[in-house]
Amino acid sequence: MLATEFKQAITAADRVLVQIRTAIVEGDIPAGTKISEPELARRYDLSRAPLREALARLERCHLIERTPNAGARVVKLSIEGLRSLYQLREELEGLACRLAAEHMTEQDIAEVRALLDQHLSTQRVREGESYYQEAGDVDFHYRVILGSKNPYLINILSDELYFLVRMYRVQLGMNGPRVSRAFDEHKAIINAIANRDGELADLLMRRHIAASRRNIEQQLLQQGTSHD
Amino acid sequence: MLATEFKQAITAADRVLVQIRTAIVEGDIPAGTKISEPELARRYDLSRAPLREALARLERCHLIERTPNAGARVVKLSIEGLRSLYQLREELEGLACRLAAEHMTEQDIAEVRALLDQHLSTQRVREGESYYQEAGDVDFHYRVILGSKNPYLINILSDELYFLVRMYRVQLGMNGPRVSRAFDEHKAIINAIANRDGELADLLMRRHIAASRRNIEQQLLQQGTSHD
DNA sequence: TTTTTTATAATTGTCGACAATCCAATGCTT
DNA sequence: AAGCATTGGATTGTCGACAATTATAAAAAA
Repeated sequence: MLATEFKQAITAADRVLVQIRTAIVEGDIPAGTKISEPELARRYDLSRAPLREALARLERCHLIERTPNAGARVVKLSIEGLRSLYQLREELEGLACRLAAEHMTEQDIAEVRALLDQHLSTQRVREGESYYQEAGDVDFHYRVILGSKNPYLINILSDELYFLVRMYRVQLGMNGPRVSRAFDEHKAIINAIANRDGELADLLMRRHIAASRRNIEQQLLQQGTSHD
Repeated sequence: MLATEFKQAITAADRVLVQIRTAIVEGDIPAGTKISEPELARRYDLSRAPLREALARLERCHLIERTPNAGARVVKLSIEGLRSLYQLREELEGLACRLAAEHMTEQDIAEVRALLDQHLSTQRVREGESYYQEAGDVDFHYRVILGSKNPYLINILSDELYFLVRMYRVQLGMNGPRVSRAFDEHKAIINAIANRDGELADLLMRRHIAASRRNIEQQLLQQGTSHD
């Protein structure tokens, strides 16, 4: 066996977790839907045991809300929820930036820069397709988070909060000039990290996230007032 | 039915979760122990289904570490772990203080002050018994965290990080003059919150937590060098 | 008509058994 | 004797069925 391939057994619970998770994030299972264990078990063709394991993890990342003996519902997107979530995100990713400026190696930084260049080229090709921007943005933030080298911080941000963040972004979308500006902001952040200026990276990251929040907030307000 | 009593069915998984969790935090199940599902099922006299649910939640609050198809182990306490954990705690509870200064009602604040007075009297009676100090401290921090009124922040701190924090504190203990100083620091923090001075409350809380960390660090170092 | 009660149905929580996977010890080959 | 394949034991993952609880809706009483 090669040294590169870790033998982590992919279990049925893992598979169905990924399936349901993306279904919720992408909106295939609409927000607010009641979750029925027997129905999902039939739909994904497995027993309830691994399904419940998957549901437990979905609850962990705030994509569903469970009440004992009463079932689970897909979380609803709201302005208050968005603000609470992004309040935390600003703080945590700001911290991640300060730590990344301290702990990232030169090679780590070089890799992120290569990543950004790659994003730029693919974005020029696929102009306007927001999905690639979405994936690229997540990827950039993920790298910085890993760069903090704090396992608890990494766990909270990438395993718990980020799927909900993606849900807001996918369902309410990035639009307008933000898509193109994000690249420059990413560049500025990695530059600050490369200069080992944690405070600046922190500040830039907070502004970056705050701008993103305002963008989604507007979408939420427009959507809320238009057809209701 | 009265309006005060929420009908949340206590399930078997909840019970065994509390039992095992306290057993780990108090050290009855030593750090680093291999977890055997059949053994624990016999010991707590229930099936493996609710036990696995409990283990999943224990993993969530970082008290055990699982690898698929290979079982789970109780987490080991280490200096690096402590630093990573408290780094996050400083940041998050600092944020909690800023938000609490903004969102706590006058009544909330009055209740916390009553709590502190109560702690002071019980501490005078039970001088030296660190357990009460431990419980009182947790209680104080818990109140401030709730005062932030940010559900995600509350969840992360009180449901995920705090049991591990307690494990460090219970197993490595509070000692010396810190026990008595903590009261004054708590007082200062709630005063700052009452004055709606979030920045000061933030600063004081960070110092408070940093002091606690240094205290536990020393215990860890002494223990590590003495009998090894 | 409104409220309370009751019974039915569906859902969740739990159980014991089976299947798949991994760890350790043993025996075989070089 | 050292390294590697193999087998045995134990553990985890999964399944289908049962028990307990809750929500729904119909029926009875105010």
